[in-house]
Amino acid sequence: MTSLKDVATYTGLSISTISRTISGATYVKEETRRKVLEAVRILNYSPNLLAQSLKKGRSNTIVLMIPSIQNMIYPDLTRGVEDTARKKGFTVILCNTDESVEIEKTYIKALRPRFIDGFIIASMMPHSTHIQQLRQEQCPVVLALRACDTDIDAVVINNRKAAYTGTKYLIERGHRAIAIALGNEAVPLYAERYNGYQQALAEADIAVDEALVMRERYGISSFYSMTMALLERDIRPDAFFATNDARAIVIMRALYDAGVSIPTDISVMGFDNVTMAALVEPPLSTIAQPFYDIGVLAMEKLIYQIQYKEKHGILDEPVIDTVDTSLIIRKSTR
Amino acid sequence: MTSLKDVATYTGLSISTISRTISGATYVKEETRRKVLEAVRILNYSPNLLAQSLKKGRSNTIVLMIPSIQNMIYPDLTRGVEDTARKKGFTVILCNTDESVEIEKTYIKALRPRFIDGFIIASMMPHSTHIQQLRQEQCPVVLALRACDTDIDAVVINNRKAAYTGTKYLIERGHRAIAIALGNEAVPLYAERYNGYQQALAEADIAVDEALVMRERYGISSFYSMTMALLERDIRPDAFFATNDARAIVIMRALYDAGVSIPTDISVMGFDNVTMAALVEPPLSTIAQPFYDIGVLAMEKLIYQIQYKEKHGILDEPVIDTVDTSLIIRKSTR
DNA sequence: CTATGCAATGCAAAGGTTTGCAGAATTTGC
DNA sequence: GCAAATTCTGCAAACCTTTGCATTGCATAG
Repeated sequence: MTSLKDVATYTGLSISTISRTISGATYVKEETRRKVLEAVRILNYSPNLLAQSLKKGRSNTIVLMIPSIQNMIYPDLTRGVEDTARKKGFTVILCNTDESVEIEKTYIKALRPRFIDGFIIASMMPHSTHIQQLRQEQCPVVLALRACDTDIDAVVINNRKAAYTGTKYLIERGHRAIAIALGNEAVPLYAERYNGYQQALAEADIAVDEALVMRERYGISSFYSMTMALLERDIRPDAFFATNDARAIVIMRALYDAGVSIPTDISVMGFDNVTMAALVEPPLSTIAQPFYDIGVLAMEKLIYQIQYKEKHGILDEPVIDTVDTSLIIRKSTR
Repeated sequence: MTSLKDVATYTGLSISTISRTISGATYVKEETRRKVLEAVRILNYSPNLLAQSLKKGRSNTIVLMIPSIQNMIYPDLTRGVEDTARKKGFTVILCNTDESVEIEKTYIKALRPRFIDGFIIASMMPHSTHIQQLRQEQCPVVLALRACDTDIDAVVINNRKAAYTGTKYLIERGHRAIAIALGNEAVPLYAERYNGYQQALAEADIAVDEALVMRERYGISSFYSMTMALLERDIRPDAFFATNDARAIVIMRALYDAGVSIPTDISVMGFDNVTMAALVEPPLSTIAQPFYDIGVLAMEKLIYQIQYKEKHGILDEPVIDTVDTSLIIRKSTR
């Protein structure tokens, strides 16, 4: 690895002149500039980013924290973040928290001393004081998808409204006994989706039947047995509203195995619109979230805060952006 | 951010003593040690990893390069790499190359000056001289899944053999007109799988029918129309062997839409065994690759080389490891 | 009581960069 | 032709560590 010093020796100039020529921030004689650039090319010099970061106090590196890379929604989000980051000269470190607040804390502790410029956190759980603290210490943070706090920048969707729209659609199509497949209710977005579901039922004067509320226990496959159990009842549900596509697909699997025809006998609606939703049989009706765009927006907001802080020493007021979802009707609903 | 200097001032000791106490590499009076540790706790000191890396010439950071985070096989590989890395105190930077050699080069160029300790590359294309060069410059590199070079450490499967086994199974079950869905043939692993397919046919005295060879053009959805086209022919294929599960699922989608029953009319076999394979209807027979384990092994090999290089100054001889695949029969094959 | 050895600590250089200050060289204004 | 302004370049400190070498203090041995 050649250093500034090597270029200085080679050209007979001083280290400072080389540095300044490269950064281009100040006066340099045209002849000198040419000589330096030529030497840089010949010696194949590139600045040591570690030393640069150390000196400047920033690293042009940000961290994206997601709960699970296996969940098919995060790849799209990641791409949005990454593409935007690359365009602006930032490097992204991706961290999987595995839904564990502990791992999240560990990562943050391990990464802070590297002069990380900011965090995009898509894994936030409620009462995460370590994240609020991060922000209070004036570290740029943007939440994505999950926002449990109004004091932090965020990019989210209106989960209540989206679930309300989906449930309402099912009701309009004549369904009355609509089962709902919930995720971990400690994650507020599932509570909100449940809320929207309840609101739609209430408006149609349908009482919420607790028996139709499926709660995830030991992982996603638990919905298989819960679906089977519901089919055993005297009065079967006539529709399933799943709070994500993966759950919808497991439910469809169970319905298939039970010999139920979709959507003739029972309708199924998902949430997220992952790629696979269009490919399963029958293609899944669902609620689309613009994950890629959410990633782009989150990264742009983060860069804004990083630059704002650089200029003013403190972060700007947080803004929470809500992006639109859309109902996509395919063939799993009648 | 508190630094060693702050701790030194606070305790009245010198910077060196603090550093040594923390690293624990040398004699320190018990009383001093207690005082230092106490101060570290109070001031909430943690070492600046940037400065540490700069000094030591290594960063405990490695790069994992994958062609597409949207391809469902990489999340598992990533988890394997990450889990192992975290255990050993390494940080992973994940890079998407989008199948573009140019992006790959850009990333490598941008990351080298950060004292990256090594690379795991799952995105290698043939004739990638920049990767060979990386290795020649004594930078630890491990290839995963795709190895186009015997001079570099790698973790791979025997693609020819796996495809041979899968095709042979289809033949044994009475299929004769077996279509194959190939990926980009510039990627050697697809050529190898094609090879295995041909070998199995040859052994059964079945001539390869060029019309049954489907080649990906403008993306995975091209298999939809190709499947439809094959069904129009006088003699329909009686089985489809897809070189990955995603392609198999698209083919199943097309067969469904054409009213073909799987596996009664036509069998479908995939490759990879992604999570979704068990969930589609009918559950997909496929060839399983142990992605997680491949990730673990790749990371372990990389760490070995990093440590070997630290000790001996150069890399150890490359070793190519081949891990086993297994044929998983579900319900998409009769 | 001095010589020897070792435990404990500090000094200062090094790693590669950026940047304030100051000096040198050049140009401009009168 | 001289002062002043402007352009150009270098020195050295700073960012935070680690570490070889030097120094101190103390105990043990002779």
